Amino acid sequence: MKLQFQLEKKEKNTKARLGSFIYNGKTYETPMFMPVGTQATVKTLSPEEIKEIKAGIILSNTYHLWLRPGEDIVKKAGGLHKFMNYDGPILTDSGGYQVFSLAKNKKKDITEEGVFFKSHIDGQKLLLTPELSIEIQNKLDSDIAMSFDECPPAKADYEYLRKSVERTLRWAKRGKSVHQNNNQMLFGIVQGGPYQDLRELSAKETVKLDFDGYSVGGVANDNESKEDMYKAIDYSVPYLPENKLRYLMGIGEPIDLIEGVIRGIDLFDCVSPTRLARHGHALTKFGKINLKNAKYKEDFTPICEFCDCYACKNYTKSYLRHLIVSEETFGSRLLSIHNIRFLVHLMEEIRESIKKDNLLMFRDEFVKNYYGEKYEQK
RNA sequence: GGAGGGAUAGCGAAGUGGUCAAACGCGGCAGACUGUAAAUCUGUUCCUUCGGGUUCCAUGGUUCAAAUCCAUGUCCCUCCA
Repeated sequence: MKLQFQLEKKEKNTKARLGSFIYNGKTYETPMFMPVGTQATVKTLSPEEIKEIKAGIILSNTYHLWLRPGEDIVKKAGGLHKFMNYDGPILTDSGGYQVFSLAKNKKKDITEEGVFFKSHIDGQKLLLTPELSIEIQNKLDSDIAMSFDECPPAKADYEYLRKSVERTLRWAKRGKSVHQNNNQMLFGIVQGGPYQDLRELSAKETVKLDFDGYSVGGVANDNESKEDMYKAIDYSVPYLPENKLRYLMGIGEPIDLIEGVIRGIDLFDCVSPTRLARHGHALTKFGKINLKNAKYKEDFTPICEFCDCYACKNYTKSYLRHLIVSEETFGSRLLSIHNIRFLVHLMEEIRESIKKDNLLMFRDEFVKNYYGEKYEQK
Protein backbone atom coordinates (compact mmCIF):
# COMPACT_ATOMS: atom_id res chain seq x y z
CA MET A 1 0.00 0.00 0.00
CA LYS A 2 1.22 3.40 -0.97
CA LEU A 3 1.68 5.55 2.09
CA GLN A 4 -0.82 8.37 2.51
CA PHE A 5 0.39 11.74 3.70
CA GLN A 6 -1.97 13.74 5.86
CA LEU A 7 -1.36 17.42 6.56
CA GLU A 8 -2.33 17.96 10.20
CA LYS A 9 -1.48 21.53 11.09
CA LYS A 10 0.27 24.64 9.88
CA GLU A 11 2.36 26.72 12.26
CA LYS A 12 1.06 30.26 12.77
CA ASN A 13 4.24 32.26 12.31
CA THR A 14 6.15 30.27 9.71
CA LYS A 15 5.57 27.93 6.78
CA ALA A 16 6.19 24.94 9.05
CA ARG A 17 3.74 22.06 8.83
CA LEU A 18 2.86 19.07 10.93
CA GLY A 19 1.85 15.95 9.07
CA SER A 20 1.53 12.21 9.38
CA PHE A 21 1.31 8.98 7.47
CA ILE A 22 0.52 5.43 8.43
CA TYR A 23 2.84 2.63 7.44
CA ASN A 24 2.45 -1.03 8.43
CA GLY A 25 -0.11 0.00 10.98
CA LYS A 26 2.21 2.48 12.62
CA THR A 27 1.75 6.26 12.53
CA TYR A 28 4.74 8.41 11.63
CA GLU A 29 4.87 12.17 12.05
CA THR A 30 6.53 14.82 9.95
CA PRO A 31 8.71 16.87 9.84
CA MET A 32 11.05 13.91 9.96
CA PHE A 33 14.76 13.25 9.69
CA MET A 34 15.68 10.15 7.66
CA PRO A 35 18.99 8.38 8.31
CA VAL A 36 20.93 7.21 5.28
CA GLY A 37 21.73 3.58 4.61
CA THR A 38 23.14 3.70 1.13
CA GLN A 39 24.04 0.04 0.77
CA ALA A 40 20.92 -1.39 2.39
CA THR A 41 22.26 -0.73 5.87
CA VAL A 42 22.57 2.34 8.02
CA LYS A 43 26.29 1.93 8.54
CA THR A 44 27.08 0.00 11.74
CA LEU A 45 23.42 -0.18 12.91
CA SER A 46 20.93 -3.02 13.07
CA PRO A 47 17.26 -2.44 12.18
CA GLU A 48 16.43 -2.99 15.86
CA GLU A 49 18.74 -0.15 16.81
CA ILE A 50 17.22 2.09 14.14
CA LYS A 51 13.78 1.45 15.58
CA GLU A 52 14.94 2.02 19.14
CA ILE A 53 16.24 5.42 18.06
CA LYS A 54 12.68 6.06 16.80
CA ALA A 55 13.81 6.80 13.28
CA GLY A 56 11.13 6.35 10.62
CA ILE A 57 12.00 6.34 6.96
CA ILE A 58 15.50 5.28 6.03
CA LEU A 59 17.24 5.89 2.73
CA SER A 60 18.93 3.50 0.42
CA ASN A 61 20.53 4.04 -2.95
CA THR A 62 19.61 2.87 -6.44
CA TYR A 63 23.08 3.26 -7.92
CA HIS A 64 24.83 1.30 -5.19
CA LEU A 65 22.32 -1.55 -5.07
CA TRP A 66 22.26 -1.72 -8.88
CA LEU A 67 26.02 -2.32 -8.88
CA ARG A 68 25.97 -4.61 -5.87
CA PRO A 69 24.26 -6.96 -5.22
CA GLY A 70 22.07 -6.09 -8.23
CA GLU A 71 18.36 -5.27 -8.13
CA ASP A 72 17.36 -8.76 -9.26
CA ILE A 73 18.97 -10.31 -6.21
CA VAL A 74 17.08 -7.89 -3.98
CA LYS A 75 13.87 -8.71 -5.81
CA LYS A 76 14.48 -12.45 -5.42
CA ALA A 77 15.06 -11.85 -1.72
CA GLY A 78 11.54 -10.46 -1.59
CA GLY A 79 12.32 -6.77 -1.92
CA LEU A 80 14.51 -4.41 0.03
CA HIS A 81 12.51 -4.66 3.27
CA LYS A 82 12.87 -8.42 3.46
CA PHE A 83 16.42 -8.33 2.16
CA MET A 84 17.64 -6.02 4.90
CA ASN A 85 15.04 -7.03 7.48
CA TYR A 86 13.64 -3.53 7.98
CA ASP A 87 9.88 -3.26 8.19
CA GLY A 88 9.78 0.53 8.45
CA PRO A 89 9.41 2.79 5.42
CA ILE A 90 12.29 2.98 2.94
CA LEU A 91 13.08 5.67 0.39
CA THR A 92 15.51 5.02 -2.43
CA ASP A 93 17.50 7.80 -3.98
CA SER A 94 17.64 7.55 -7.74
CA GLY A 95 21.36 7.82 -8.29
CA GLY A 96 20.96 11.49 -9.11
CA TYR A 97 23.42 12.45 -6.41
CA GLN A 98 25.97 10.10 -7.98
CA VAL A 99 25.67 12.23 -11.13
CA PHE A 100 27.23 14.93 -8.98
CA SER A 101 29.68 12.82 -7.01
CA LEU A 102 30.78 10.18 -9.53
CA ALA A 103 30.35 11.46 -13.09
CA LYS A 104 33.81 12.93 -13.50
CA ASN A 105 33.44 14.65 -16.85
CA LYS A 106 30.15 16.53 -16.61
CA LYS A 107 30.14 17.50 -20.28
CA LYS A 108 30.94 14.09 -21.66
CA ASP A 109 29.31 11.78 -19.15
CA ILE A 110 25.96 13.53 -18.75
CA THR A 111 23.94 13.03 -21.93
CA GLU A 112 20.29 13.40 -22.83
CA GLU A 113 19.89 9.64 -22.76
CA GLY A 114 21.35 9.29 -19.29
CA VAL A 115 24.60 9.39 -17.35
CA PHE A 116 27.73 7.35 -17.94
CA PHE A 117 29.41 6.15 -14.80
CA LYS A 118 32.71 4.48 -14.26
CA SER A 119 31.81 1.97 -11.58
CA HIS A 120 33.56 2.88 -8.34
CA ILE A 121 33.89 -0.83 -7.67
CA ASP A 122 35.65 -2.12 -10.78
CA GLY A 123 35.86 0.80 -13.21
CA GLN A 124 33.34 -0.68 -15.65
CA LYS A 125 31.57 1.88 -17.83
CA LEU A 126 27.82 1.95 -17.14
CA LEU A 127 24.86 3.95 -18.37
CA LEU A 128 22.13 4.87 -15.93
CA THR A 129 19.01 6.33 -17.55
CA PRO A 130 15.88 7.83 -15.98
CA GLU A 131 13.90 4.76 -17.07
CA LEU A 132 16.46 2.31 -15.71
CA SER A 133 16.64 4.11 -12.37
CA ILE A 134 12.88 3.82 -11.94
CA GLU A 135 12.84 0.20 -13.09
CA ILE A 136 15.54 -0.64 -10.56
CA GLN A 137 13.60 1.14 -7.81
CA ASN A 138 10.43 -0.71 -8.84
CA LYS A 139 12.27 -3.96 -8.28
CA LEU A 140 13.90 -2.84 -5.05
CA ASP A 141 10.33 -2.15 -3.93
CA SER A 142 11.11 0.82 -1.73
CA ASP A 143 8.17 2.87 -0.45
CA ILE A 144 9.32 6.10 -1.99
CA ALA A 145 11.24 6.23 -5.26
CA MET A 146 12.98 9.34 -6.50
CA SER A 147 13.07 10.63 -10.04
CA PHE A 148 16.46 10.46 -11.70
CA ASP A 149 17.69 14.05 -11.77
CA GLU A 150 20.87 15.87 -12.47
CA CYS A 151 22.27 17.09 -9.20
CA PRO A 152 24.48 19.94 -10.40
CA PRO A 153 27.53 21.34 -8.64
CA ALA A 154 26.90 24.37 -6.43
CA LYS A 155 29.22 26.48 -8.53
CA ALA A 156 27.30 25.80 -11.76
CA ASP A 157 26.40 28.99 -13.63
CA TYR A 158 22.94 30.16 -14.62
CA GLU A 159 23.06 28.85 -18.17
CA TYR A 160 24.21 25.41 -17.04
CA LEU A 161 21.49 25.30 -14.39
CA ARG A 162 18.81 26.31 -16.88
CA LYS A 163 19.71 23.43 -19.18
CA SER A 164 20.00 21.13 -16.21
CA VAL A 165 16.51 22.07 -14.99
CA GLU A 166 15.04 21.41 -18.43
CA ARG A 167 16.78 18.08 -18.77
CA THR A 168 15.77 17.04 -15.27
CA LEU A 169 12.16 17.78 -16.28
CA ARG A 170 12.44 15.60 -19.38
CA TRP A 171 14.02 12.87 -17.29
CA ALA A 172 11.25 13.16 -14.67
CA LYS A 173 8.65 12.64 -17.38
CA ARG A 174 10.49 9.66 -18.85
CA GLY A 175 10.93 8.06 -15.45
CA LYS A 176 7.31 8.56 -14.51
CA SER A 177 6.15 6.97 -17.76
CA VAL A 178 7.77 3.65 -16.83
CA HIS A 179 6.89 3.68 -13.16
CA GLN A 180 4.75 0.65 -12.43
CA ASN A 181 4.87 -0.10 -8.73
CA ASN A 182 1.48 0.76 -7.23
CA ASN A 183 2.76 0.39 -3.69
CA GLN A 184 5.50 2.89 -4.28
CA MET A 185 5.35 6.67 -4.21
CA LEU A 186 7.34 8.51 -6.84
CA PHE A 187 8.76 11.94 -6.07
CA GLY A 188 9.77 14.68 -8.49
CA ILE A 189 12.80 16.84 -7.85
CA VAL A 190 13.02 20.61 -8.16
CA GLN A 191 16.36 22.00 -9.33
CA GLY A 192 17.55 25.46 -10.34
CA GLY A 193 20.28 26.45 -7.93
CA PRO A 194 19.75 29.72 -6.09
CA TYR A 195 17.85 31.35 -8.98
CA GLN A 196 14.26 32.34 -8.42
CA ASP A 197 13.06 32.02 -12.00
CA LEU A 198 14.71 28.62 -12.48
CA ARG A 199 13.29 27.26 -9.24
CA GLU A 200 9.86 28.59 -10.16
CA LEU A 201 10.02 27.03 -13.60
CA SER A 202 11.35 23.75 -12.26
CA ALA A 203 8.77 23.56 -9.46
CA LYS A 204 5.77 24.49 -11.60
CA GLU A 205 6.64 22.13 -14.42
CA THR A 206 7.51 19.27 -12.07
CA VAL A 207 4.20 19.70 -10.25
CA LYS A 208 2.39 19.56 -13.59
CA LEU A 209 3.72 16.04 -14.00
CA ASP A 210 1.79 15.14 -10.85
CA PHE A 211 4.09 13.25 -8.54
CA ASP A 212 3.27 11.75 -5.14
CA GLY A 213 5.63 14.16 -3.45
CA TYR A 214 8.30 16.71 -4.27
CA SER A 215 11.79 17.42 -3.24
CA VAL A 216 14.13 20.34 -3.36
CA GLY A 217 17.42 19.10 -4.74
CA GLY A 218 20.78 20.43 -5.70
CA VAL A 219 21.52 21.82 -2.28
CA ALA A 220 24.33 20.85 0.05
CA ASN A 221 26.89 20.23 -2.68
CA ASP A 222 30.45 21.52 -2.60
CA ASN A 223 30.64 24.45 -0.27
CA GLU A 224 27.27 25.89 -1.08
CA SER A 225 26.41 28.77 1.20
CA LYS A 226 23.51 28.48 3.59
CA GLU A 227 22.11 31.62 2.02
CA ASP A 228 21.88 29.91 -1.38
CA MET A 229 20.36 26.83 0.18
CA TYR A 230 17.66 28.83 1.91
CA LYS A 231 17.00 30.67 -1.36
CA ALA A 232 16.60 27.36 -3.14
CA ILE A 233 13.93 26.35 -0.63
CA ASP A 234 12.19 29.72 -0.55
CA TYR A 235 11.98 29.87 -4.34
CA SER A 236 10.68 26.29 -4.69
CA VAL A 237 8.21 25.70 -1.88
CA PRO A 238 5.52 28.24 -2.89
CA TYR A 239 4.74 26.20 -6.01
CA LEU A 240 4.48 22.83 -4.28
CA PRO A 241 1.03 21.47 -3.39
CA GLU A 242 0.17 21.63 0.27
CA ASN A 243 -1.18 18.12 0.55
CA LYS A 244 2.00 16.40 -0.57
CA LEU A 245 5.28 15.67 1.13
CA ARG A 246 8.19 18.02 0.61
CA TYR A 247 11.67 16.65 0.94
CA LEU A 248 14.88 18.66 1.18
CA MET A 249 17.53 16.33 -0.14
CA GLY A 250 20.80 15.78 1.67
CA ILE A 251 20.33 18.26 4.44
CA GLY A 252 21.07 17.44 8.02
CA GLU A 253 22.96 20.10 9.94
CA PRO A 254 20.76 20.83 12.97
CA ILE A 255 20.24 24.50 12.15
CA ASP A 256 19.40 23.63 8.53
CA LEU A 257 16.74 21.19 9.69
CA ILE A 258 15.09 23.92 11.73
CA GLU A 259 15.40 26.52 8.96
CA GLY A 260 14.11 23.98 6.46
CA VAL A 261 11.02 23.24 8.52
CA ILE A 262 10.40 26.96 8.95
CA ARG A 263 10.42 27.20 5.15
CA GLY A 264 7.88 24.42 4.71
CA ILE A 265 9.92 21.22 4.42
CA ASP A 266 8.67 17.86 5.78
CA LEU A 267 11.48 15.41 5.11
CA PHE A 268 15.25 15.57 5.41
CA ASP A 269 18.04 13.08 5.01
CA CYS A 270 21.76 13.32 5.61
CA VAL A 271 24.81 11.11 5.99
CA SER A 272 26.33 13.44 8.53
CA PRO A 273 25.15 11.81 11.79
CA THR A 274 26.61 8.45 10.80
CA ARG A 275 29.71 9.81 9.09
CA LEU A 276 30.48 12.20 11.93
CA ALA A 277 30.06 9.26 14.28
CA ARG A 278 32.60 7.18 12.41
CA HIS A 279 34.93 10.16 12.54
CA GLY A 280 34.55 10.51 16.29
CA HIS A 281 32.17 13.45 16.57
CA ALA A 282 29.03 13.70 18.66
CA LEU A 283 26.19 16.15 18.23
CA THR A 284 25.10 17.88 21.39
CA LYS A 285 22.74 20.64 22.36
CA PHE A 286 25.81 22.80 22.87
CA GLY A 287 27.40 22.10 19.52
CA LYS A 288 29.36 19.37 17.87
CA ILE A 289 32.13 17.85 19.95
CA ASN A 290 35.16 15.87 18.82
CA LEU A 291 35.54 12.94 21.17
CA LYS A 292 39.06 12.35 19.94
CA ASN A 293 40.13 15.52 21.74
CA ALA A 294 42.46 14.87 24.67
CA LYS A 295 40.20 16.77 27.03
CA TYR A 296 37.75 13.86 27.07
CA LYS A 297 40.35 11.33 28.19
CA GLU A 298 39.14 11.44 31.77
CA ASP A 299 35.61 12.66 31.20
CA PHE A 300 33.49 10.04 32.87
CA THR A 301 30.14 11.65 32.04
CA PRO A 302 27.84 10.73 29.14
CA ILE A 303 27.77 12.79 25.92
CA CYS A 304 24.51 14.24 27.13
CA GLU A 305 22.92 13.69 30.51
CA PHE A 306 19.39 14.13 29.22
CA CYS A 307 19.70 12.07 26.06
CA ASP A 308 17.69 8.87 26.15
CA CYS A 309 19.85 6.97 23.68
CA TYR A 310 21.58 3.70 24.48
CA ALA A 311 25.03 5.31 24.26
CA CYS A 312 24.23 8.11 26.68
CA LYS A 313 22.42 5.87 29.12
CA ASN A 314 25.30 3.43 29.40
CA TYR A 315 28.66 4.89 28.41
CA THR A 316 31.01 7.76 29.22
CA LYS A 317 32.88 10.11 26.93
CA SER A 318 36.11 8.64 28.22
CA TYR A 319 35.08 5.15 27.09
CA LEU A 320 33.70 6.37 23.76
CA ARG A 321 36.94 8.24 23.16
CA HIS A 322 38.90 5.10 23.91
CA LEU A 323 36.82 3.09 21.42
CA ILE A 324 37.15 5.69 18.68
CA VAL A 325 40.87 6.20 19.18
CA SER A 326 41.36 2.42 19.22
CA GLU A 327 39.31 2.19 16.03
CA GLU A 328 36.86 -0.21 17.62
CA THR A 329 33.65 -0.47 15.59
CA PHE A 330 31.54 -0.41 18.72
CA GLY A 331 32.51 3.26 19.09
CA SER A 332 31.19 4.10 15.62
CA ARG A 333 28.02 2.25 16.44
CA LEU A 334 27.40 3.98 19.75
CA LEU A 335 28.07 7.41 18.24
CA SER A 336 25.84 6.64 15.25
CA ILE A 337 23.08 5.71 17.65
CA HIS A 338 23.58 8.94 19.56
CA ASN A 339 23.87 11.25 16.56
CA ILE A 340 20.81 9.90 14.79
CA ARG A 341 18.87 9.94 18.02
CA PHE A 342 19.95 13.57 18.49
CA LEU A 343 18.49 14.58 15.11
CA VAL A 344 15.37 12.46 15.53
CA HIS A 345 14.84 14.03 18.92
CA LEU A 346 15.44 17.49 17.45
CA MET A 347 12.61 16.77 15.02
CA GLU A 348 10.41 15.71 17.93
CA GLU A 349 11.08 19.07 19.56
CA ILE A 350 10.40 20.86 16.29
CA ARG A 351 7.04 19.11 15.99
CA GLU A 352 6.17 20.10 19.55
CA SER A 353 7.02 23.70 18.70
CA ILE A 354 4.81 23.58 15.63
CA LYS A 355 1.97 22.33 17.81
CA LYS A 356 2.57 25.23 20.17
CA ASP A 357 3.19 27.76 17.38
CA ASN A 358 6.50 28.81 18.89
CA LEU A 359 8.98 27.43 16.37
CA LEU A 360 10.84 30.73 15.94
CA MET A 361 11.43 30.93 19.67
CA PHE A 362 12.64 27.36 19.65
CA ARG A 363 15.06 28.17 16.83
CA ASP A 364 16.51 31.18 18.63
CA GLU A 365 16.98 29.20 21.80
CA PHE A 366 18.58 26.34 19.90
CA VAL A 367 21.01 28.61 18.06
CA LYS A 368 21.99 30.31 21.30
CA ASN A 369 22.89 26.96 22.83
CA TYR A 370 24.42 25.31 19.76
CA TYR A 371 26.54 28.13 18.44
CA GLY A 372 26.52 30.66 21.24
CA GLU A 373 29.03 29.21 23.62
CA LYS A 374 31.56 26.44 23.38
CA TYR A 375 30.44 23.21 24.94
CA GLU A 376 32.13 22.61 28.25
CA GLN A 377 31.68 19.75 30.62
CA LYS A 378 31.10 20.94 34.18
C1' G B 1 87.96 -15.17 25.55
C1' G B 2 87.63 -14.45 19.73
C1' A B 3 85.05 -12.24 15.25
C1' G B 4 81.53 -9.01 13.37
C1' G B 5 77.23 -5.53 13.45
C1' G B 6 74.78 -1.44 15.69
C1' A B 7 73.36 3.21 18.74
C1' U B 8 69.25 9.02 14.43
C1' A B 9 63.39 13.14 17.02
C1' G B 10 57.87 9.86 21.64
C1' C B 11 58.59 4.80 18.88
C1' G B 12 60.21 2.16 14.28
C1' A B 13 63.33 3.52 10.40
C1' A B 14 66.02 6.31 6.02
C1' G B 15 70.21 9.35 5.47
C1' U B 16 76.97 7.86 5.25
C1' G B 17 81.03 15.20 4.10
C1' G B 18 77.71 20.88 2.37
C1' U B 19 71.01 21.39 -0.76
C1' C B 20 69.81 18.19 7.04
C1' A B 21 65.99 20.66 12.05
C1' A B 22 66.98 15.47 9.35
C1' A B 23 62.74 11.27 4.20
C1' C B 24 58.93 7.77 5.43
C1' G B 25 55.65 4.99 8.74
C1' C B 26 53.46 4.71 13.53
C1' G B 27 52.08 7.28 17.83
C1' G B 28 50.54 12.33 19.67
C1' C B 29 47.76 17.01 18.92
C1' A B 30 44.13 19.53 16.04
C1' G B 31 40.75 20.52 11.75
C1' A B 32 37.16 19.13 7.82
C1' C B 33 32.86 16.27 6.64
C1' U B 34 25.18 18.11 4.41
C1' G B 35 20.45 12.99 -1.58
C1' U B 36 27.94 8.09 1.47
C1' A B 37 33.88 6.19 -4.25
C1' A B 38 34.29 8.71 3.07
C1' A B 39 35.54 3.76 9.87
C1' U B 40 37.91 9.01 5.05
C1' C B 41 40.72 13.31 4.05
C1' U B 42 43.86 17.60 5.67
C1' G B 43 47.23 20.15 8.85
C1' U B 44 50.73 19.81 12.67
C1' U B 45 54.43 17.26 15.79
C1' C B 46 63.02 19.66 19.12
C1' C B 47 62.89 24.80 21.73
C1' U B 48 61.63 29.87 20.55
C1' U B 49 60.13 36.51 22.92
C1' C B 50 59.84 33.93 15.36
C1' G B 51 65.44 37.44 15.33
C1' G B 52 67.12 32.88 16.32
C1' G B 53 68.77 28.74 19.55
C1' U B 54 70.17 23.66 20.55
C1' U B 55 70.26 18.33 18.01
C1' C B 56 71.58 12.48 15.32
C1' C B 57 75.03 7.59 22.45
C1' A B 58 79.41 10.44 25.11
C1' U B 59 84.08 12.91 24.85
C1' G B 60 88.08 14.51 21.97
C1' G B 61 89.86 15.22 16.95
C1' U B 62 90.18 16.01 11.20
C1' U B 63 87.77 19.76 7.91
C1' C B 64 86.04 26.16 5.42
C1' A B 65 81.91 22.56 6.57
C1' A B 66 80.35 16.41 10.45
C1' A B 67 74.30 12.64 11.78
C1' U B 68 77.92 11.27 7.96
C1' C B 69 85.42 10.71 8.54
C1' C B 70 89.15 9.35 12.81
C1' A B 71 90.29 7.99 18.15
C1' U B 72 88.72 6.53 22.88
C1' G B 73 84.80 5.24 26.09
C1' U B 74 79.73 3.37 27.29
C1' C B 75 75.72 0.33 26.07
C1' C B 76 73.16 -3.28 22.82
C1' C B 77 72.90 -7.43 19.20
C1' U B 78 74.72 -11.81 16.30
C1' C B 79 78.12 -15.74 15.49
C1' C B 80 82.37 -18.80 17.28
C1' A B 81 84.62 -20.86 21.77
